Amino acid sequence: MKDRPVANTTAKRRLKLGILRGNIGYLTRVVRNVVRHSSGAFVGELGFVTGQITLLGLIAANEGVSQNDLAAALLMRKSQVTGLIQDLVERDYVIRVEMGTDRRFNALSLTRSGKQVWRRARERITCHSDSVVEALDPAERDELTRLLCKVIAHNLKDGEVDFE
Amino acid sequence: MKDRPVANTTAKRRLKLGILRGNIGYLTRVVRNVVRHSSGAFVGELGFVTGQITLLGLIAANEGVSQNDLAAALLMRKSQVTGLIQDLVERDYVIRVEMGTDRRFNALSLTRSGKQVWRRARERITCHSDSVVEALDPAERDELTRLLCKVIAHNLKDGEVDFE
DNA sequence: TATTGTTATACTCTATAACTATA
DNA sequence: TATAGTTATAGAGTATAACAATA
Repeated sequence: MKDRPVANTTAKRRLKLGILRGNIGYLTRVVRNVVRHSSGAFVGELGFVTGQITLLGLIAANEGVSQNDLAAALLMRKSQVTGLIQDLVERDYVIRVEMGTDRRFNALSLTRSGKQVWRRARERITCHSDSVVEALDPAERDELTRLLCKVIAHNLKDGEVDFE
Repeated sequence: MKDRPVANTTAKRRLKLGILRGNIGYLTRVVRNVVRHSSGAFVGELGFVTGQITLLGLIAANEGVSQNDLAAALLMRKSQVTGLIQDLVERDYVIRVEMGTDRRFNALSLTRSGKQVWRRARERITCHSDSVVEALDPAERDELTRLLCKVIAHNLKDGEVDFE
């Protein structure tokens, strides 16, 4: 039998959160699982892992960005970015252009196929995002975005990303 | 040299987020990395992985809870809970008591050591949570908690947890 | 037959560190 | 000597499925 996320029809206890209720570690853990859970299907359909879609979006918004800047913006390790980008390059969605000024950098940009696949992915993730926050009214959605960006900006601290 | 999360003093580009800015998948990914990043040290010190601390907290607030209920509340798989709890049992922080009414269930509770370690962990995670959201004023912190709980409650849907 | 929990396996994500090539 | 990116490896997180014991 399939091991679905437990519906738990028998016990149906209503768990108390106690001190965890206002805890950012707990809340982000659960909300992240909520997001992964509902996005798993379409992400796989597109042939990506979720990190790759994020990278496509950032490259689309910042043509010529370096891998290091992407890592800093996402709090990923540069080694992690290497692997994800490498796959995108092999599948002809991203190209690395050597920068004349400093040949250590790769300037990343989307290929024609990359732009196409990003358009499709963008529709999907926007639709998915809307569905996850559908319990919130427009003002609440904006406020959630604002608060999360504020928290992230404060913790990133180094100003690589225009979070504020 | 150590591969620290990139400070990136050279380029210091200010990345644009584009469509990702309001995207819940993107925001939760980054904020989750922010949290993991700042909690890694003290979680390891306590000798746990982060999931275990969450489980300790939920068991503390719900003595006699079943593994299935924990999995449902966290959107974890029951197989994942098995592994994490098993380790906590071996280290004498948690005990599984067979329930007379239905011997399939394990009723979980904290041992004396479990309660002690949870007290220490509780201080740490509360302090950590405060530091992560220190850019927010008290009203904003409450609002962030409220909005995240509302999103989670709506997506959990099955009412196992008292999120609302 | 259905459910709780276990076991096994694979894939994704993250962390660390040594390496290269450039500067 | 410092930085951008690569490679290798390990640990943590999650997904899937088959299984035993119990209901």
